Amino acid sequence: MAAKVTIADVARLAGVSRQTVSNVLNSPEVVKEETRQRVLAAVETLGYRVSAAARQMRTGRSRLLAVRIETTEDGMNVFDRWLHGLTEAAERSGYRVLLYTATDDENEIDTIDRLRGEFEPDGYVLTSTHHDDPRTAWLAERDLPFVTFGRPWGATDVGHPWVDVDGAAGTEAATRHFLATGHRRIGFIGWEPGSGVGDDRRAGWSRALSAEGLDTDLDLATDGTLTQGRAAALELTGRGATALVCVSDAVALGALQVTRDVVGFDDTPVAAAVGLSSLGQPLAEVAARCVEMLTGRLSGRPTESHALLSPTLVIRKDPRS
Amino acid sequence: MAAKVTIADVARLAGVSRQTVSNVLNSPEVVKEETRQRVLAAVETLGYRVSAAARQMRTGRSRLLAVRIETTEDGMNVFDRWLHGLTEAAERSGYRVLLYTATDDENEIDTIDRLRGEFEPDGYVLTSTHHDDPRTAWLAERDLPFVTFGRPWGATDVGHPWVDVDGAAGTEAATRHFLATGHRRIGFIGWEPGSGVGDDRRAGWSRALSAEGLDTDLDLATDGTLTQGRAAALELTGRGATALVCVSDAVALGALQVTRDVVGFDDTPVAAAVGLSSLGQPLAEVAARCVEMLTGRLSGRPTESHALLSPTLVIRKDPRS
DNA sequence: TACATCATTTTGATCGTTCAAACTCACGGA
DNA sequence: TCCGTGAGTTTGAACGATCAAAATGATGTA
Repeated sequence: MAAKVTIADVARLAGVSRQTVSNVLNSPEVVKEETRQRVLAAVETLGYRVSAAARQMRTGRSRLLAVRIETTEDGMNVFDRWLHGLTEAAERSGYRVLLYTATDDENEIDTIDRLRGEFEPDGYVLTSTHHDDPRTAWLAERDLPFVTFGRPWGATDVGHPWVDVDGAAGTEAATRHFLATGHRRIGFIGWEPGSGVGDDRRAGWSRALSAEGLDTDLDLATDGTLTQGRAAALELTGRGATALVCVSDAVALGALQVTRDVVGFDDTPVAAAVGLSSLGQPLAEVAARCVEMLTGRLSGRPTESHALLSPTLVIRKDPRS
Repeated sequence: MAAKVTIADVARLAGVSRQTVSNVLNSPEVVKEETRQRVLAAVETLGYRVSAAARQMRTGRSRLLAVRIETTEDGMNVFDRWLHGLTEAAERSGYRVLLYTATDDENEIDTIDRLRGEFEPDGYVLTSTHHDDPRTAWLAERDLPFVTFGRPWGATDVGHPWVDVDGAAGTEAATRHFLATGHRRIGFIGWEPGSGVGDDRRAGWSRALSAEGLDTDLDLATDGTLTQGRAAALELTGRGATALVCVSDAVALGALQVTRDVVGFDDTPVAAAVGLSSLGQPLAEVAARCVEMLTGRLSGRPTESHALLSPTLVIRKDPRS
């Protein structure tokens, strides 16, 4: 039923050669206007669509961007919203998103290597960059086009394009918000030192306090769970804290059981649901910039080397009041 | 650098013809064992990977499954976990997942039509089936292989394979749980009648009460928001309800502000975080069955026509106690 | 010895597109 | 008249794989 419509069918109907049809679609400027119209009409009539496989065979370009779909331990993350934005942005640029899974960095590299031979994605988008990330170096060595959501942490910068959200600016804004509303003893509930993201978020809180000449002693590290978040909040309030800035919504949720003056990070659905104030990441824009940088590089367009976007502080009131 | 390794390179190194290499990879049983070993060694040495585009050109099969990535209004859904499971299951069967976005049914049909001409996915996985769903009929008319996560609701059944979770069985189990712990006035907070999923979940609650000869008058419809969930809970408890079965975690979260004896649906991260009891869907298994049915049909293997899986009741205690 | 049989391997064609080069033809200048 | 120029179009080849059919060669049988 309905055999595949090829470029030859269009050419026949329009009374031109295959190449002219190809030109109408790829380099319209070299074709006479009248011919162009005739070909486009034929394309429309037959419902012709260029075969991605055949095009890829000839040009070597797949119009595919590969992205790893992350596993979410506690589900309180923002990956899905970002992925949706990425898919949309990719579509606007004529690309499609191809998913893959991986268990760790090495496994991801293996998968990318396999993907590279089979589907030949034009580009890769990595997420969750971290210290000593082996993936960026591997990709850079092979000259594979990629962009990361997450800046290069530590000494592993290979000069690749990246997009990230300014965590420090966010926690600094949150801390200033508390300062402005009269708080003086503001604590921070973070992760164990060593994670780029966590240290960055701590830095913003610390910076805001130091600027006011205040002490930064109300600082606790946790494993990121709600339970430890609550415990940390209990201890910090015990030590005099009246407000808490948190590294994530998960720990903030725990802290919320201790005091209302808490700000989380990521503005996850959980935060919205329970009325937790939080720092929201501009995920759609992050995704759009990722695609822009990647496709820009793919088409030889000059692009910025990176983008650092600001989170937005969302203040919520207790829904029970 | 590192020009593409083709089947011809492998053939040359192994001292055989292209076709023999192809046979080793696709029909190993026709090749002599000794030759097979030699070819496999050459494949290994050169790091050969079959080109998906070239294979597709010849065979017409892309090894791609297309899936729409949903937008999440309140973010309290399970799509991302299901998608991860789907990607994993697809990989195990030698398929990759290609994403696309759509704004509504018609737009999705357009996109599928475009995709069909360009990337020629071997199959489609639809989610969120509903009454008068135009998508299934459209796909069935064109004989495109697909499976849905969600049964055919209403009269639009075109006899396609589907996988779904037995919502009624879930709410029935939740209701029985409350009955077993002594409750007699158990309410239901649902959605407006008309949605297949919502009506199904209401039916399970109703069935459990009727089996005990109890009245099913404690039944309210909402728009699905936390706010209306809370309002409904207030009214139902006012009318004597001591326990509430809810159509979703979102409304359950609202109800939780009124009473502890609440069960939600979907077991979202929010539920886990706030200690809300809920009905969890076996998403990984749903995803695996979707892939199994679809790839089974694609390879001519006989497959079941559908699968109805049971949710699991997760009872949680108040984390604050 | 001649021939049919079978297992194994090879050859040639093909999928649909685009690249590179060649062709056509109207036009203008010498 | 002849030729160069350039806009517009066409032709042939190639991308890398697999299908279908043909070739090869060892084995058994009449």
